[in-house]
Amino acid sequence: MRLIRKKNKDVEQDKPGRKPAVSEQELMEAAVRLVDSTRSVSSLSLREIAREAGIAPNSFYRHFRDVDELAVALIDRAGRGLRGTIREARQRLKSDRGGVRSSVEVFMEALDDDQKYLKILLREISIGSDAFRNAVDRELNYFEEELNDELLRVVEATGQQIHQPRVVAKAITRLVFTLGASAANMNMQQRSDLTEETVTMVRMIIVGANIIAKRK
Amino acid sequence: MRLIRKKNKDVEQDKPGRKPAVSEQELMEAAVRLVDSTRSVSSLSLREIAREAGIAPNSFYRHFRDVDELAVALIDRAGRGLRGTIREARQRLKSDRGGVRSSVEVFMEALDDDQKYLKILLREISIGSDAFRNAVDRELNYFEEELNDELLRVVEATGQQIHQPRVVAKAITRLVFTLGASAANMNMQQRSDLTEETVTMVRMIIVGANIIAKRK
DNA sequence: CACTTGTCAATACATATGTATATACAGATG
DNA sequence: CATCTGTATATACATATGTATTGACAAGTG
Repeated sequence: MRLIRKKNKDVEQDKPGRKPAVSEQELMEAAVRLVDSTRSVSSLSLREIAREAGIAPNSFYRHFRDVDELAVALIDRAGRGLRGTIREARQRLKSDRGGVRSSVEVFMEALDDDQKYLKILLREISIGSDAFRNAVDRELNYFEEELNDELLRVVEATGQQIHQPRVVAKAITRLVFTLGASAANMNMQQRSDLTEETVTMVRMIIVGANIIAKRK
Repeated sequence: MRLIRKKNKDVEQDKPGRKPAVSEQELMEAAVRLVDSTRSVSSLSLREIAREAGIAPNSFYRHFRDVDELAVALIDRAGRGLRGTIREARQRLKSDRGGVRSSVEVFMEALDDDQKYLKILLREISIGSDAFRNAVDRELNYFEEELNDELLRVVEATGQQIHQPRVVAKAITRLVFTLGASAANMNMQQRSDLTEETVTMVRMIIVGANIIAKRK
């Protein structure tokens, strides 16, 4: 009857009431397990997820209002993982040699860790509810911001000019994400080829932005 | 009982049997009508589409084996429209001034014609059945091929060098498609800003590929 | 004309889905 | 201890879905 949903932080576990049989985390993992190359998160039914998690259908409501809300939580989770990935990519970008390749590689590798979260994020960019798309957009913009900062830092440090760093950041972000998404279901050889191509693309953009800036 | 599905080409309409109440074309249009920013083609149910088209659920089988097959037909249709768009973009690319901008604009404009077909193609890249994804992939590759040819032609005609034209074509294709997809639900101002950005990106790639080729 | 063939609609069924309702249990609080 | 509260389950219902079966109808063919 009561429709209020509990946001049970693990901190405040000394409240009255029965302990949850599953955590939100476990529900999310159950959903991830059901997602494959054919099925998207938003296509999962509440009952399916509950079944996979081993709880009664109705118990789902104790954790999320509906499947979409779970999906958004998944994206947030993916975003957190992604930020770690970005941080590592930036580290490598700063180190002397092969910065671009190395940071693209970090991204591609991240497709396999993080319990598929990143993979899911990439696959669901274009679909799902509005809430879902917004969540994904937030993460994309975050990536873009970071990259933009990095570019500005390079500009300042090396005196190298870059034409419209914001646009450069956007181009690189979209490219890497798009190609990353298609890499999700590739074998190692294909993926390494794709990584190589991606590196070339990113270099072209950077070099191009550099030249265009100089011409002005 | 008989499960054979008729591929009724409009040519051979002098066969026995009752005339179809709806054509495959009309079924596809019904499906398109049901697709909006939230719902993907693959999420439509057979009954929904039949309802929208005004036929009995079972009559659907006279035209397509299942919804996926309809979806693939949609993509093929979108591909045909896209090829026209590409042709026009190439025309403009060849003309002297503002070739890049003009051809990006063609693409963006195409989002509104074609009865949403292109929009749908863009949105469903990452989801749907394997057959569906393959159909989309075919169209992407086609675009890439065309662009590659065009680049090679430019190389030959102007003596301008281009580093790895194949990769350049891929980068541009993916970028334009990705950004085009996000443009689908934008207002005019946003879209024109995005067009501008896309043009800049494409130029950066071309300039970059040019410079890199010269360096070697 | 009778006959064949492709298409349609109507009915029906097994299954799935989201969720309302009611009830049972566990643990903290008084 | 009794009470309260958050959580979980079971049952149930209205609705939706894919499709099997059946029979009607239309348009050609002999």
